[in-house]
Amino acid sequence: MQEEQPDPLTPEVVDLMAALVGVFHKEYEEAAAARSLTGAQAKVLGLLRRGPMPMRQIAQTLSCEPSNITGIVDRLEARGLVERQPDPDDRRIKRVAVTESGGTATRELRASLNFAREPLAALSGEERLQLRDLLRRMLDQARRQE
Amino acid sequence: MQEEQPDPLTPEVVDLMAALVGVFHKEYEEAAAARSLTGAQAKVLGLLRRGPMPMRQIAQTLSCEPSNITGIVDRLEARGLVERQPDPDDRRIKRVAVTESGGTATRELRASLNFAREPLAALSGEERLQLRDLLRRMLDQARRQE
DNA sequence: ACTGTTACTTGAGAACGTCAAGCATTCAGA
DNA sequence: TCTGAATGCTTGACGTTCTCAAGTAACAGT
Repeated sequence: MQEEQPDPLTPEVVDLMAALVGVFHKEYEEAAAARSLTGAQAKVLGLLRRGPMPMRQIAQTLSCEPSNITGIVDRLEARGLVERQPDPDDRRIKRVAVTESGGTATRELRASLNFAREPLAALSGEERLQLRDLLRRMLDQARRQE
Repeated sequence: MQEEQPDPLTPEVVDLMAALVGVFHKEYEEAAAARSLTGAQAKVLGLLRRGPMPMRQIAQTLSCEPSNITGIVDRLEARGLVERQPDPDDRRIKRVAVTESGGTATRELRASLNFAREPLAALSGEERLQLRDLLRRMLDQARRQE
């Protein structure tokens, strides 16, 4: 499908990315656990930051089965962090919206992700700009690939 | 613990990292599933690439309970991808080692991670070098933080 | 030998994830 | 308009991952 890449740099960068992904993932999980949330619950909560969202769309965004989302939203709803709203235009659809307390939980969780601060603190403003551009281009490429 | 950061770039970079982590994670999971492995199983298998490893150390590396590893290794062993070897110096310890077929599975899985190729393809050699250095410094910082 | 620590396993219980089946609603074509 | 297909969500069954508490075996120091 693609040609050989004799570039010795690529595997090295991939390993670095993998390591960084590991760090990021672990921090995320810990920040969620500190609020008695699981990673999956935190992920859903984070998705609703910009506004309510149908279950179907949540499942699509997280690439999982809709039936999976049912359970996660059940548990979030049981804790009053989220609520299911009817869609005015289509009664099949249930829009999931964060409640007041769900909103503050989300913001706190987001603020507590010190992944932001620590590793990035090692870079200057100029370098952060470089990094942002490189990551953007990689992400664009990844998305173009499907 | 640290000062405020009015830098608007940091949250942006964090979001990009989060997105990239998502892509990476999804690819990893799919590559594993293509070989009827779960993500956790693939992770353990990957750890054994450099040689046998005691259960305890696997648990430590993955930051989880040892009892969790028992089950994962059970399933890998049932499929003949891994085996438990006695430690000659300490009979409490069981060293987990990949079998022949486990080794090829690991290598295939690693080779199939096209995360390596696609997103990085968008960058020139020069830029890859930049990216490597930036990631290295971030990772150093993250590790220093524990 | 006694004590305590370490390495692993077992069992209970929760969450996550898939799949198949089912219900209600909407949509499209005859 | 009526009928049949498609859509959105839920339910139930099942397997995996995870944690915690308890238990067994082996080591290490006194």
